[in-house]
Amino acid sequence: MARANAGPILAAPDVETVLSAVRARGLRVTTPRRVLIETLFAAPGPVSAEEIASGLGGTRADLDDASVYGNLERLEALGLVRHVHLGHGPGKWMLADRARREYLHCDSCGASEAVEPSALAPAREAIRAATGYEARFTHFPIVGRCPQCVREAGDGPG
Amino acid sequence: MARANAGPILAAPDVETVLSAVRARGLRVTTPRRVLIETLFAAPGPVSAEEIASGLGGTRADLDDASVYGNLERLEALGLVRHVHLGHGPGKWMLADRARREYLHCDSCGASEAVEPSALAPAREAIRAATGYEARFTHFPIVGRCPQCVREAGDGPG
DNA sequence: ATACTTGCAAATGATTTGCCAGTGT
DNA sequence: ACACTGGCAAATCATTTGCAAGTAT
Repeated sequence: MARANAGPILAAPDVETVLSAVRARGLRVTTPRRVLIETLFAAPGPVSAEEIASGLGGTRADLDDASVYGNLERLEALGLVRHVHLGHGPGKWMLADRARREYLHCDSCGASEAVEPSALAPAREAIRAATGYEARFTHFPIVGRCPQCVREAGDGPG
Repeated sequence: MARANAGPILAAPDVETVLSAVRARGLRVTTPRRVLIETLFAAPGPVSAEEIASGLGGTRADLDDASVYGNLERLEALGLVRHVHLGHGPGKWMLADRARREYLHCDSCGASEAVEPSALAPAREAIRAATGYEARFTHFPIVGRCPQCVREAGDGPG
């Protein structure tokens, strides 16, 4: 659970900044590491390790699966990347965001979206009042039906 | 009970009632099926398919893994059992409950608990107001820190 | 009798581990 | 140089699929 030796989560403006942080925190700057980070910058949203390893569908350099998993884990330990579990299926990775946005996932159409933590403050408070739990939707999202599916399905089966 | 020939979710008072529903819905009553249901009644809470197949740690008859998975799936389709994904790790199965209780999971100590849906109505409403999502915590729980871990950890890193 | 089921083996998808040659610092 | 890394193979975990033999109805 412990975060690494350096500062908290870093907002990453560009690839070189992230690589500086990598070096500053004692990891080496290698080609696969650089490619991985470039791929995350190029990704349209959270992507699976497999998608990263296969270069986002061939548009960028391939990497070894095991190396990708290992690097994602190490970079996550340093607070440079993070991942979220959107419903079933593999974890989705992204560069760490300063605000650690929270996720919602529609189990009807599969869509997901991110919101600023402040938007869910009232919900978190309601959960705390009802159960004492301090909810966090950064790693495991709120799952349910998105507005569009609610509209389309009306009152479908629970 | 009052003729459960096809209604939606059935609250299961005992093994024989569930087996009657199994037969009423066109499935055969076989020994493995009976054992599976007895095991779910004997379980202390939601249990994994693997735990069911190995007889809750050897205290009851073993079953084949693949048969357990297949039967859980079929029984779930009939509304007789259901499962929840508590954090990482395998899905946890249980007999269907009339109220379809919702789950909370502590990613700090691993504990989980179930609450009546009504308890989370205000939270669901806050989520709807903020995002338009219709949240449901029956299949994917609210994840965060339980009251005890909040108390012990104070205000640790998010 | 016949369709539904079981049990065993093998396949899958996601992720981890072991190991040795390669390389950043 | 030397420890940190990458890549490849093999292992693991959770779950699914294929199929021949067994059984509920």
